[in-house]
Amino acid sequence: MNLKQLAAHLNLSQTTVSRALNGYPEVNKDTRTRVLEAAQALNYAPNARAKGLATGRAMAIGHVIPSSKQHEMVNPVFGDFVAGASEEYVKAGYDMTLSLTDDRDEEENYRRLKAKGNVDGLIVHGPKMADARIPFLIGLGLPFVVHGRASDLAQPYSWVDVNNTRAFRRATEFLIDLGHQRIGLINGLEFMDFAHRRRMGYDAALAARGLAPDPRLMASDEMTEPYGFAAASRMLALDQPPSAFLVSSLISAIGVRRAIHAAGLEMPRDVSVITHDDDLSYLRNGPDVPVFTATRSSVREAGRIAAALLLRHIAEPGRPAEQHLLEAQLILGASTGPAPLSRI
Amino acid sequence: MNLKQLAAHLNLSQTTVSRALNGYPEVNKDTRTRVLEAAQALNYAPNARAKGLATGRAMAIGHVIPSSKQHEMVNPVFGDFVAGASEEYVKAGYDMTLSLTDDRDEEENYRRLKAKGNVDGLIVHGPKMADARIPFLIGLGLPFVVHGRASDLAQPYSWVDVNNTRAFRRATEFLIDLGHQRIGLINGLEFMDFAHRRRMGYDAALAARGLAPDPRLMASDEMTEPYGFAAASRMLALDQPPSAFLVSSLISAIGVRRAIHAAGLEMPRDVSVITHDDDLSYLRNGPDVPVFTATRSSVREAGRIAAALLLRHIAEPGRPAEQHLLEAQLILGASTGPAPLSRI
DNA sequence: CGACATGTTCAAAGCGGTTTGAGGCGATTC
DNA sequence: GAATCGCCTCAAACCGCTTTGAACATGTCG
Repeated sequence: MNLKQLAAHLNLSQTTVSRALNGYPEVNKDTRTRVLEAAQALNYAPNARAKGLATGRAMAIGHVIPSSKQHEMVNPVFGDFVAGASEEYVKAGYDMTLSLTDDRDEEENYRRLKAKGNVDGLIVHGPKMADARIPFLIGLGLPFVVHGRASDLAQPYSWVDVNNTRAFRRATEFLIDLGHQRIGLINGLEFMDFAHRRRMGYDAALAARGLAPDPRLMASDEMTEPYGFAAASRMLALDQPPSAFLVSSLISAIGVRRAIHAAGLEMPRDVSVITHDDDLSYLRNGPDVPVFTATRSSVREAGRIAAALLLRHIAEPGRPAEQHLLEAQLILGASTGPAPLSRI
Repeated sequence: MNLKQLAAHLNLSQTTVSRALNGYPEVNKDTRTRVLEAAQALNYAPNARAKGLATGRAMAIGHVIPSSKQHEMVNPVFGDFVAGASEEYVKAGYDMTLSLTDDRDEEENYRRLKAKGNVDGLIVHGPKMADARIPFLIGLGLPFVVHGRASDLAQPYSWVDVNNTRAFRRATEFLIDLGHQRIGLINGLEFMDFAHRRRMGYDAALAARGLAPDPRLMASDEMTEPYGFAAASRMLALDQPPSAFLVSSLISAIGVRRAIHAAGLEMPRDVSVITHDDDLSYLRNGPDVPVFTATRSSVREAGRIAAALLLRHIAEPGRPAEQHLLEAQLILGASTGPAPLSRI
């Protein structure tokens, strides 16, 4: 069923039917209802390609997810972010397209996305500290919003990010307040911007309290469970082991907990743990009392905000770039306590 | 840059340029290279909407993810599945579009997807035991492949699934062989087809070995960590607690492990655990020796297979429905051991 | 009663590609 | 030298929609 057939069926011109369906004023009220009913009954829906071609708008947003061959991990955060964004897209009648790109030919990829014309805007995931994609995209002229941000970039661009520095600074200070002096940092890959910022927060807190940073208490890698286990095990085996851990992901924190148990220790009696918690739907940090004390920020909410921001930019092309900084909550769970005297 | 401009730039007709780009034989070799080079240099890419309109093919596959408001969980398996599927799409030049649908107006949704014409085929996720979507989609005439399957459906349709029944039957038998008599099943929602089948496997193994099923040793819910913890804690508090658990997801298994520790027990000394393991990139079950003994089947691989199957069906419309049953491997990890005499 | 709004409908021209059927051109054949 | 044959290239139609500019009733006013 296409417009032509629908029009013929109604003994109307395509013009009139199109106008009736799209809410233009110059259509008789009765005609409009007649058209709408027929469209419903014959379940007609305009062909998106034809509509896009005619209007010049794709009514679709692209999500670009980096997934290199080396560490071909799909960010576990991704599902929830997309779910949040999708809520906004559905409201606005937009579709969502996904492209996983190898970071080798990424520029080429963006250029194609634009040339092919099947998206009106992009959400960029997983920004690195100095991310060449961003200046490139600014030059490309396709509206985009970054989930996260890149450091040291002169030009303004739109992003939605968590205040990672502050979150980790607060968490570190909280541990210091509890009497912990040796605090292990089990971070993500530090060329990723979020991990870099968390590291800065951790460093700043130590410095502010006059504690010397110890490289042996810092790890950085892809945030898996085995990584959390391995890094924490290594640190716990040191001469002066940490009495607390600050972890960048709930999944790694689970590995840290495993390491603590494997070392014959108890959490939080012997070792405290604070983790970042993206509030993922399938990885709830305890239903009522959180298992882990955590810096929490909903990634689903971030998805909603980023999508709304992008849609606004598409609707008002002149609009200047906008930033949205979310503050993580420091929520108290069952994984932190005073530093044990024996281990200070 | 569009075809017209490119053709003008080259002093050729649109036809010739189009043919040159699409590899038709009736183009002079020199002309073709000239065209290809110019396209590259001016980075021309055909507009996907126009191309789609002209050819009648969208060159895109839709993934439909159910996400009801009640249990608005995004399946954690999703990211990896999509990554696998994407590998195939990229090879074949297809795009991927995502739609999260509330299961209320799902049929309406599929109908629109077809009418709008922006996908050539669908991947259906998360089938329930009796899933009305499948007969509906067969009627709709849009090629589709189900990730998983639905029970009790007369008509043939294409699916890719793990042999859940056999996997859980084998796992249960393995536990029985180790001397376990009381085995707790911590399953997903049993109206989901995969969970139903796992339950059948568990039941069959008990029956075959003459063990009476005990409803108190069976739980079924959304597979989160806290659920694993709560269900296992409850079972461990019984008069006759289980000496082993069979768990439907690695995430829930982590909760089960926590419950075991919280009860002052050791895994596997006091309690054994086998879990299903989707081999997710961010949730590796140990780097070398697996932490958990598991029924393992790569969901990323399933994504690849499902995508390839769907593309084949699109390429050859007459092709009969095809099924692909993956066998899960039973991999031995550090979470299983003989049943302790004290607890039999 | 003609002029003029007003409200409603229409035919036709794009949007950017693909594809059909026809035409131009140099080489080969009679 | 004319006819024929390939090989390339072209103009034009078409895909399904939006949108412009014009046409057509109908009613209103001077």
